[in-house]
Amino acid sequence: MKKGERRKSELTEKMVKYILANGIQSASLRNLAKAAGTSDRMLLHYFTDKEELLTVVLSTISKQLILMLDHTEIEQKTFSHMVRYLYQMMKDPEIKPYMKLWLELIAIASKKEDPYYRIAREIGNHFYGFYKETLKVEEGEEQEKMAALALVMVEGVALLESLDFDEHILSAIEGLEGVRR
Amino acid sequence: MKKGERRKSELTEKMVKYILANGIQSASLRNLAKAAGTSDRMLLHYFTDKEELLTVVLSTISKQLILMLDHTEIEQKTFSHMVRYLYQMMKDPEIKPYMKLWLELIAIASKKEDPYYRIAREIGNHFYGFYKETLKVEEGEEQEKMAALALVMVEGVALLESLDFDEHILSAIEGLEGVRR
DNA sequence: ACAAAAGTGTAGCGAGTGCTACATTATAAT
DNA sequence: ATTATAATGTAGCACTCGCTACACTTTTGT
Repeated sequence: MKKGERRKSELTEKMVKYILANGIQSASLRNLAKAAGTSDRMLLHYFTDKEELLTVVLSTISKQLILMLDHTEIEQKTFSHMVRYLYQMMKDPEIKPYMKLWLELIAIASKKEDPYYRIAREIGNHFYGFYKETLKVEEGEEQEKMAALALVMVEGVALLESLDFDEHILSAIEGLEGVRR
Repeated sequence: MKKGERRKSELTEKMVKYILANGIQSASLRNLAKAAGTSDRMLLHYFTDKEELLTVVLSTISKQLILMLDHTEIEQKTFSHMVRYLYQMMKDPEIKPYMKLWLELIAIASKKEDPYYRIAREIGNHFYGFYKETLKVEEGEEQEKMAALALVMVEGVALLESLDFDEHILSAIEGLEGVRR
């Protein structure tokens, strides 16, 4: 890797941390530059404009999140175990910033503007793929449908967790288990 | 009602429409003023500052959404009928702006700052209350738990619908019905 | 009728935004 | 060693933001 590219990814790495901690909203060039220990002038030297910069940074974050999922070497889980497990996982202080950013990305992406829309769908599809691989289906269940159901449930859990609706989440999981008894 | 208050709610009404159409993100005082047919100067005459203005406007929108829910004079629905029904409902062009705004509000509220956090929780609680009243439980189901489950599912559906994941949503609903057969 | 209060226009401040022009220095390629 | 390329600093532009100061008119209350 050339020296310039190395510097570029150094900067990217620090900006990733800043955006995870502070959100896209407060990611001005000057804020990002301060966090990366450089100047806005230099950011625009390495990136053509802010859009390309955010594309790179958000893609990096998305890759990290996907890697974390793939490296979650958990044994196959049944449906409700999976929901419980991911609910606990998203309360982890290391994971939480990713979930907050995920929600922010959804809100922005709902205007269908790239790169946000594209990246959000990419992440969503990886979530689905993860469920399809990791879900242990029981008799009478179909893999794809249960994976889709897990996707819906976990997204709902993530949304409600951000509003501290933990009691409702737990109650919902119990309701789910009651139904499939 | 005094004349001033009447004018204030006229302005509020127009700003409600603007924010439903364009989101909180682009709701600057100047944009809002233009949409309401007045000047930013006058907005700050009727409202003490932008925060109070947004509190009033967002509360109004929240009340509208809640009223729409309450006036949905539907017969009691079983769980999966409810999910299907609300999924169709949120594709209605009249409802969709509310859902987009709901997602935007969630993203902002996740920083726990008032008035956003407070309003978002208020709306969430009304959703839950709606399910608790409208869900027809079947034997072996508990009202509260099924309402919570509906809450989680519908929020998940709303999130994924904004990313156009309609196939996964439908597949999830089928999976759900398969499970409770 | 007169005073108090509410309504409205114009103009601008100070801060933040993405981005650029102009300059200089450091590094790399030949 | 010379030249081309990359890296960095300083300054600032044109714009938007929330908000305010000052002035003036209109309405309202007594």
